[in-house]
Amino acid sequence: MTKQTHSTEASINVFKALADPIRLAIIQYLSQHDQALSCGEIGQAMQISKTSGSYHFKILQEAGLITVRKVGREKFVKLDRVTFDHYLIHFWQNL
Amino acid sequence: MTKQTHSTEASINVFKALADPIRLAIIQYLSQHDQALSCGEIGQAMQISKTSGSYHFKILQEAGLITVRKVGREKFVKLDRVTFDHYLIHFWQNL
DNA sequence: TAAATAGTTCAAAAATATTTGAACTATTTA
DNA sequence: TAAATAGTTCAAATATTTTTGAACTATTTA
Repeated sequence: MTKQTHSTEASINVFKALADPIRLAIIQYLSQHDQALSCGEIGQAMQISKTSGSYHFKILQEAGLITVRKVGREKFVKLDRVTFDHYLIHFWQNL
Repeated sequence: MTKQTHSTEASINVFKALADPIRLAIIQYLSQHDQALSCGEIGQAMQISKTSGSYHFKILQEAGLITVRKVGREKFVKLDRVTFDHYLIHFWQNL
């Protein structure tokens, strides 16, 4: 396409991250539990393989929708509602 | 994935529709002009083929992001901000 | 009625995204 | 130290999305 502003590109990453049933279910799960959960626990709840989980968490993180903290050998992820709000609630202002 | 509610499925269609640079540019263009514009005019502005335009307008329409009115041989499209707001601004409430 | 215009449909090609399994790193536990 | 656990990486396979061009429908204009 024609050239995009930085924020348009970032918006697309956010929308792409949200445009998948597994990732939306992960977000839903995180929203309902409202605390940092391990990738393993979430992956089990979603019934996906570790590899697939790793792939999806990376996309969510790169979009800025989750934050990640490593504790020992586990990775805990948490919803980043600030990014969510910035790109979704105030989307019109970026147009 | 596990089963999705109706509204989750609709959300995914909205996010998928937004997860593409051409469609985001169309939305941007419509937002800036704030009136119904013909598919042809928009397609020219985006520098895409008629076929590609037809494909993208269909996805936007099926997601409910635009409304379409046929006048003679032309199709005029307009942003549907109600859908947009419903799925994006109130997204959290559907989680 | 013939030609032009706006848009659609179809199937094939190309591009992207997702899944899979095996091998890997890092950390913890026995 | 060995075994187990949590997660990553890679390349190949699969699935999905997007583009392309040709043929099509519907409508308008000459």
